[in-house]
Amino acid sequence: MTSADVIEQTLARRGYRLTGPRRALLVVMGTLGDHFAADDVVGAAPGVGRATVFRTLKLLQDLGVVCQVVLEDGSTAYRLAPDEHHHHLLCVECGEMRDFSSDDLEAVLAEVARRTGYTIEAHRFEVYGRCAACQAAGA
Amino acid sequence: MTSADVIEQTLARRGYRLTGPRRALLVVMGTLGDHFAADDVVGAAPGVGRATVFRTLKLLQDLGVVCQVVLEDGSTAYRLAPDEHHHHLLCVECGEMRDFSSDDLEAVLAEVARRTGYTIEAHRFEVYGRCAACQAAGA
DNA sequence: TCGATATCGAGACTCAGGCTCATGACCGCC
DNA sequence: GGCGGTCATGAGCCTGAGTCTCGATATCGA
Ligand SMILES: [Mn+2]
Ligand SMILES: [Mn+2]
Ligand SMILES: [Zn+2]
Ligand SMILES: [Zn+2]
Repeated sequence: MTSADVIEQTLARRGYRLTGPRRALLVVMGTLGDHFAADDVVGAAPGVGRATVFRTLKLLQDLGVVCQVVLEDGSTAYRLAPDEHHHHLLCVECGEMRDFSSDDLEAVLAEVARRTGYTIEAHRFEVYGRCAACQAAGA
Repeated sequence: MTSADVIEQTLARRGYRLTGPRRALLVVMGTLGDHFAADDVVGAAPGVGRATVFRTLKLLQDLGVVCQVVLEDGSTAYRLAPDEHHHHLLCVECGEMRDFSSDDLEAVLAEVARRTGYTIEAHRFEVYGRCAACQAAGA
């Protein structure tokens, strides 16, 4: 059972229909590299309407299949998500994006909650830098 | 010497002119609460052009006077910045925004760098939750 | 197979923000 | 205190991401 099959079962389980456009978009997103803009998907899926691309991206976010990343310049990218909670590390030079997780970060959140009395419901943590390969190339 | 005076000196020192619109916007931003949208500033500064508001917000960001915050829904807010490095904690119910800093968070960044070989140049960390007052009110 | 309804697509629309360029305001210099 | 070279301004136009509308179509349980 492929990853696409799992996703299709998730749709069905939640009462969503398994449509041609949705299948097509899942395939297309697999071909677009480690992250992509909404309009990259539009361009790579001729025959699927723009509105449907945006609707589907939002739906897949809710299902945890896709995640949204704010790039350094403030623009938005999308990315196929791993199952676990994670954050994003991006190379500002070559654009590579990778996921990471950190127990220490979750501890920071707990500490902020303790100090402020807030109940924490969500957070956003993106890290921008230069990957090892780009550092070597630029040296 | 007021905070506005300090800012005006910073402008001068960097070779920027001290213009009427810039003074007016600094005053206006002091009246807008703990964060505001660009168009809140536009609305509160009649006589100052829209383009000038956006230009000035960007300039003040570069000078470290104003910082930009991504809200939970993805929209952008601005806020007068304290001098030190900090992050943002927002109540999703009443909208309160406060700053915090965390040595542990900076340690997380160092650890990510060590693990991945990246040189880290910037990061974005926003925390969304419910403040103590809103929790009490909603209980 | 059939009907209820979820979904689609074309195209208009919104909203933040940037660009252009002619006009006006600063400010260092004399 | 004036001058002039720039820096800054603002009206209006433009862009690009994302949303909305609504008539047409596809999905899927009964
Ligand atoms: Mn992700
Ligand atoms: Mn801030
Ligand atoms: Zn790189
Ligand atoms: Zn609150």
